Amino acid sequence: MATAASNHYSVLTTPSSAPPPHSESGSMQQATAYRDAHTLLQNDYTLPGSGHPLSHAHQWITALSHGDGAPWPSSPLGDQDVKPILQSDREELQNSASLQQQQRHPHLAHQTHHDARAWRTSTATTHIPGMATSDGQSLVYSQSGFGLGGPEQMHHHSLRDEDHHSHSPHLSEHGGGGQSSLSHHQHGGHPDHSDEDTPTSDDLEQFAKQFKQRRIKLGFTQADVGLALGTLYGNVFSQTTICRFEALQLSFKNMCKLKPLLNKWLEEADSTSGSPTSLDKIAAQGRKRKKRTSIEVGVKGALESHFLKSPKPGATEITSIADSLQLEKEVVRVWFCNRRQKEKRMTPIGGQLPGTEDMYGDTPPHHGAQTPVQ
DNA sequence: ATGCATGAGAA
DNA sequence: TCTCATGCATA
Repeated sequence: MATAASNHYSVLTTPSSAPPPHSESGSMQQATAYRDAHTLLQNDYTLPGSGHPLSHAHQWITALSHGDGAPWPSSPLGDQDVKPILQSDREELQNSASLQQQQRHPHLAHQTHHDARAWRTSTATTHIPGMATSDGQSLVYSQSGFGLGGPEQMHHHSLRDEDHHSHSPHLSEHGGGGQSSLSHHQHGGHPDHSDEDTPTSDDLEQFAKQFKQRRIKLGFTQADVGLALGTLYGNVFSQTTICRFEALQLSFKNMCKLKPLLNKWLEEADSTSGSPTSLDKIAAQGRKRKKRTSIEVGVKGALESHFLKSPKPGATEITSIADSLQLEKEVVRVWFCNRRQKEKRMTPIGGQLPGTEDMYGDTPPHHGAQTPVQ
């Protein structure tokens, strides 16, 4: 039944004042600083076009009792997705994605130890205890500069890399490492860049902190910022992303990519703190997402155990794990993927080390004004 | 603030 | 398939 391409992306309208999909817990962001109606261009909804993602043979629909509002329409088979806002298919790549990737190895076969590298050079502050193998990510990105400078070339997602290499903890040139080296340019003793070139982990950390402060002072929520970025520069971001940025929970590359954008927003917000800028929210409606499956704590523990043994279980192993835990294979697979990603993010796992903050003298000993929102 | 999820692109 | 960027939904 229903061959592919039967149904289509459902509604995606509601341009007018769209009420919040669901009221928050009554204590969340809602700093309606300024929200101006903006004509949302549907052109942004660039469909993947060629081929529908019906390829994947997993169909969540069916046995799921989604009676609680059913996020995803009852699509018996069709499983297309509407991209809420694409980075840009026709965007003039103004200031999006520009990070070039670093040198990557053709292959690596290691699994003995997961690559838990702290991308924050062990300059000072925290450094993962227990992880002596901090292979500080190479801070050398042959990027040409963000946006504006790049006439053409790179599309939009050029940041892809896999830093699995093991570098010496010291970003100093470790001669004769075997791998092609990398750095041998900046880093002369002053690890501080304002907002250009490749920032250093230290920079990012500081920026993130400052950003958050300013943002709060200006009375914006993380969501607001994400939206503003979209209207101002074409790239919308969710509250999640902004949050993760502030918390430094993104990969180094990702951080580098977002920094310029957020920096610009800061300037904008700062100067035009009163002028109504167009803001709009492109609701991601019609997004049929599988309901988030809650994994019980016990099961989580089991998964963790498996993870410690083998961070990258094969399909077969995943199946057996899923079977033993009575979880869907996909769920298990995704769990491992997410787990690995977390390892890659900075803050170890359980969170940052306490006390490692405000040691730049930048942050006041104690927050005078607690976060008004979020 | 985070957990689980989606999808594009690279291997 | 995995990684990586990103986000909806949720605690």
